[in-house]
Amino acid sequence: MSMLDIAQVAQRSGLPASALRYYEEKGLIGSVGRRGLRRLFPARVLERLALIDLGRTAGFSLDEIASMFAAERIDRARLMAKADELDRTITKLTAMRDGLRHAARCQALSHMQCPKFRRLLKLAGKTRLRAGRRRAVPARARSAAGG
Amino acid sequence: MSMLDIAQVAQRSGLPASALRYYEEKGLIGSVGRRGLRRLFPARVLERLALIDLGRTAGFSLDEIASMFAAERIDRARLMAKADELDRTITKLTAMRDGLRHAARCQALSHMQCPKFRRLLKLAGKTRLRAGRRRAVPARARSAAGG
DNA sequence: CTACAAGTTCAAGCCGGCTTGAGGTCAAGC
DNA sequence: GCTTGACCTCAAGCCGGCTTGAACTTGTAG
Repeated sequence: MSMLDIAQVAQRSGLPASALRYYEEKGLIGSVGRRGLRRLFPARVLERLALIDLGRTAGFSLDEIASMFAAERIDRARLMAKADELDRTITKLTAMRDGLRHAARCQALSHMQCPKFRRLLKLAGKTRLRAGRRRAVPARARSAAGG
Repeated sequence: MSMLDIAQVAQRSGLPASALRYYEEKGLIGSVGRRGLRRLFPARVLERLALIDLGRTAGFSLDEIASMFAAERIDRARLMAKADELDRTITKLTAMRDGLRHAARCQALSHMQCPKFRRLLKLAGKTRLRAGRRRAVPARARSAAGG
């Protein structure tokens, strides 16, 4: 089994060494011992990294990925849920893309005068694509607003 | 022209007052004067906020949006570029979604043994969906890697 | 044996987009 | 006129995912 030092892993994976150390610290990858101080990674780590990259691309956080690895078996329900989430994202992005293309071509003096653009605005308003840190309205304002 | 105080804008837009102040500070929205200390927003600010939300959903940063507002006219080339970017994103996410669904159903003991899954891995490896802060390999490592 | 590049640790910093907290002001209702 | 609480400002903090810097150790080439 060939062992790789961190520079080799960095080169082959395209990730900087700092990221690899960070991943190790998080428990996402493991080195199989050291030569002196230096980490030695098994060749398989590259597969792991690809898997991590896949998870990230699909929208999982590093912590989520770590917990899936820890579980050893893949949580199928979670994958399905993420797939559904991607589905919704795709739907919205598609509408956005079409809307953008339209806006770029539309001759209406103000985009506000264009019905298509207004529809797009409404769509955007309904979506919550961007990570869920929005609390809509802070608690006290909301009670004042009456729901 | 009806004037709205910040709580009303917050309520109608779904954004917390803190975010509205932040947007104002960034030059994204403007209040039309004050009553005492308190900001007064024109009703049109809601339209602006919808526009901002649209831009964010499409993937523009607040600064980008601000500069588009500052330009007063919409930069059609930029919209097109963003649409193209969305297109690529959509393509990848679609593949991801399909891959996830497959993985969730696939019976291969290890996903690594499933050809579809391996293709998905490769796809993920090629994508750069996640914001571009990756520098692949730090400069000195890259020169060692010889390009 | 020595020099040195490449590794190491740990703490702190950065980015974007807000949120939170402390401490202050002021319009409106009693 | 006094209270109250919604607003204000400013500075600092938070999140995730790393990056960066300082100070240190070590394998390896010469």
